[in-house]
Amino acid sequence: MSATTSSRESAVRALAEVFREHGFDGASMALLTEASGLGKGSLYHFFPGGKREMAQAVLDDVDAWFRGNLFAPLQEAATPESARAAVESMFDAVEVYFRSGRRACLPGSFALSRPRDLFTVAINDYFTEWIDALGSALEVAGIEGARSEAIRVVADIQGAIVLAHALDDSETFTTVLEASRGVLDPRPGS
Amino acid sequence: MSATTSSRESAVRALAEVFREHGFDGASMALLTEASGLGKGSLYHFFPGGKREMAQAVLDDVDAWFRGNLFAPLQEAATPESARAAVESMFDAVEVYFRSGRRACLPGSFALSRPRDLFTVAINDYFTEWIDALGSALEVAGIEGARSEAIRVVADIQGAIVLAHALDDSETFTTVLEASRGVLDPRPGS
DNA sequence: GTCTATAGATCGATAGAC
DNA sequence: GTCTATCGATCTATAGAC
Repeated sequence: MSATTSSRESAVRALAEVFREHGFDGASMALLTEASGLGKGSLYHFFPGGKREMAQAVLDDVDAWFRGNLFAPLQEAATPESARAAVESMFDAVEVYFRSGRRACLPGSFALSRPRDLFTVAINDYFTEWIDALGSALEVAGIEGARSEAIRVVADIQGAIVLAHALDDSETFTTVLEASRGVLDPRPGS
Repeated sequence: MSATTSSRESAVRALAEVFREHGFDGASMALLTEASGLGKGSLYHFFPGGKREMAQAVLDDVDAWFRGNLFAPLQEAATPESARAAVESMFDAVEVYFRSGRRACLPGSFALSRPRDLFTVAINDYFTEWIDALGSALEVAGIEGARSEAIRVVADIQGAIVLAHALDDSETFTTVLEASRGVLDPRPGS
């Protein structure tokens, strides 16, 4: 790993927080240089495409992290027991990653307003992969209507983040996720 | 209703769509004048506080609409049967209002990024009222853990909007809401 | 009440020295 | 690679004619 790569990568993590906090339009170059500790010259050296390339790099980084830490374990589960364990681990990881709802989901945040049009593929891929991986695990775990349940769980998480921000209360986030974990419970009614 | 009031009110509805589509930071005065059909002079006449007052007026308008059309019926339901009917009606109204997820929720969208700090009270009130009203109806309907269930349903709706935008697919929205309607089903397992 | 013109600040992006 | 200086465009907001 060269010094260049390292510097770019550490910049990506700093830029991510700015985009998360302020959204794409609200993330000004002034904020981005401040957070990254780099001058404009350096930022444009790493991201010749400017702000848009920065956001794309951040989205790619987020997607790679989720793929490696959440989606892969869900996909690889081959037995009902390991699948259930993978789903439980996913909920735990989500609670930590999103800091009980106080941290926004970048693809989710971008999806809601116009920057969506600039990052359609990355946003779509992120959620498609998540739903596919979770649906696969729920299927292996023997849950009925696995795909629909997976969609609802991902929606729960996104909605819980919105509520936690709106109410400035992480307890709400945990409440929703607790209910969502019930997807693994047996359903005597069915 | 004076001509002034009418003009301001019709402006609010036009401005709302711009804020919904572009977010607070992305909603430039150029877009706002274009959408409202009013010059800057007129807009600043109606909203001396500028963009911020416009967004506040839009949020208040949204809140008033939800209060009258969704929250009030939920609160007023006094029997289990009418409470169930009110909840069903709420889901129907949500499907229409958010256009199966293709229309963003303004308080939800604002909640995610920094404009939240400018509209804390309006955003908080909107979701608090929704959760309280729905929780009350579910309570009357005899649902166990009514408040937690209400929180989850509101999160479902917000998450479904995020997913519908991200996947550019309103079917996903409907799938989530279908599952969410299950809150009214009896739970033999409990 | 509505408009045009414009102020003053900030925007994203570039140039070029080191 | 990193910086400063700066460009032209766009931003929010105001002034003032009508």
